[in-house]
Amino acid sequence: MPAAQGASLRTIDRAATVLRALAAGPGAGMRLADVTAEVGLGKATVHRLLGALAEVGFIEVDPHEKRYRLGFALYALGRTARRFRVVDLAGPALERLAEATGDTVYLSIRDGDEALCVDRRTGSYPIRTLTLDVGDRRPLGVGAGSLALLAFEPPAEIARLLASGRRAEYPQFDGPRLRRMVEETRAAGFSFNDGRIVSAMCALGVPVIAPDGGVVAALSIAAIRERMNPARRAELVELLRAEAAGLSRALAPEAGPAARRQTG
Amino acid sequence: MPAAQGASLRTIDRAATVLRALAAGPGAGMRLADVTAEVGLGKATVHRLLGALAEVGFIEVDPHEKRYRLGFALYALGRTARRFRVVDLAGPALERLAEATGDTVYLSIRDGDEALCVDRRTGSYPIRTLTLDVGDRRPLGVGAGSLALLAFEPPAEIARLLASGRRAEYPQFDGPRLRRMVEETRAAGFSFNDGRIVSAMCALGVPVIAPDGGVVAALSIAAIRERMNPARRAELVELLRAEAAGLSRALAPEAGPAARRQTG
DNA sequence: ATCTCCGTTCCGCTTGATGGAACGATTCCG
DNA sequence: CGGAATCGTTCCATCAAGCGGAACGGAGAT
Repeated sequence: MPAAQGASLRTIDRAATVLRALAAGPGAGMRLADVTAEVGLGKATVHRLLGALAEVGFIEVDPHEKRYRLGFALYALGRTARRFRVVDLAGPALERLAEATGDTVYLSIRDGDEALCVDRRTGSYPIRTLTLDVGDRRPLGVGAGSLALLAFEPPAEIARLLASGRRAEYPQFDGPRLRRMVEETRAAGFSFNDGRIVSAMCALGVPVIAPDGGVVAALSIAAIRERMNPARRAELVELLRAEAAGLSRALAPEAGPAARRQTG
Repeated sequence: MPAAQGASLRTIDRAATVLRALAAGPGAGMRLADVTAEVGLGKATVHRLLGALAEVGFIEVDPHEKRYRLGFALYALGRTARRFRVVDLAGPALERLAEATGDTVYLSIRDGDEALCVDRRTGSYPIRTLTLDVGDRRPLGVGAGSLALLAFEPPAEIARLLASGRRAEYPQFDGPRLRRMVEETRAAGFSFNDGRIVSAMCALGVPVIAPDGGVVAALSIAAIRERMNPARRAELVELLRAEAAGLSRALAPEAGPAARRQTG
């Protein structure tokens, strides 16, 4: 047995599998038999899981048609993770960038000491560069988006991250080299990754700065080297910058729902 | 032991409790000890739960500071429940209504054979009418928002719902009476609940109609009877209608993120 | 009207989850 | 700077919680 590789609590692992299956299924919901087939567990087990998940509101049951869908409690929980709010705001910007450039654009945010890819759009150019999937992580500094997230942090934070970063899997990003890349990025105002992760593939990244000066996200764009000559690079940087600026503005009314700050 | 009243799978019940605790806690995350204190379980148990939840991406661990926060997988899961998208769109409208009227405004959607309250804002008037909490359910037809959701369904659907509806807890909404209320609502274009659930409390509701003609949500507003004389009622209905129309328009670009429909 | 498939319930078995305790790691404070 | 208190992590024997095969009842299909 090759060590079944799941969460250390089997019930949670299975529950997550069921939820993912429901998320991937049609919006109208899935029948018990559909879910059972999808997750490969006994129907009694799946029935019990669905029942328990419904009791906590993570899924909802249509009692008329026997259909299960993701529930409001799950939606409400996810919404409270405010730091991901930029994902909702950035959707149209990614759309426009992919449309305008034909290449692949990414949205990343910082999560702990890593960069997390939270959204992606592909343009129409037939050679696609899909280095990152949504949900993938990289150490801060590794990759254009990740480097943009790192480089515009306060200097003290950068120093700490360069010292403590775990980049063992990426020997091409040793301390001194990464430090130089950070400085180049700060000077230029954007990051540039010249085939250092996947050769023949280049990427550019710009930070999205919150009204308070903090870095909340990075927009980046990847393409094969032929599509990254200096002239086009300049164009792409301009496009990225414009959208990043628009996002900064959209983030300004941080009051958002439910938070009402009086002059206190 | 008085039958602890939780989900039929204890692990799922506990996991949900942990997630809710994290959602209620500060955005910066919680330490293990905080979570332990909050949920009232042994720290070994909580540690194991947090670890398993992190393995499926529902929470994230800051390895530097030992802090746990809700994770991207949870956010992404919640987002796939598209039918709740109206909640995000409607936030500003609720805000404006609460501000303009001083009363309490609700957003409800239909979920199965029930109405589900998905958002609420309170105005500045000192007597607050908090009949519904976010997440509460009512049978379709019971309450102003719920009645607005029911009344603008297709006639066949209304007939089925009136026949099959479980309203045993609300004897004041028997079949014939509810049918008459539905007809009044259709004729007027808005629903009016005159203290039928909580006496001395009135409420008005209007539907939010999607571009395809379907009812996606209801906006409603509740106040004590003194604030619901006919003149003010007319004003409130106008305000509700205007916001509902705005929402309908905002729903139109249903393309949204990730869905790109070419001319086929 | 008969057949088939689906959802639900039951129950004995066993495995997976439990939590007290002990151990390191940190932080706090004097 | 050193000692104490707190916190996070690991271990393991115990036991009950979850498992799933099987049987049942109902809804749809032919």
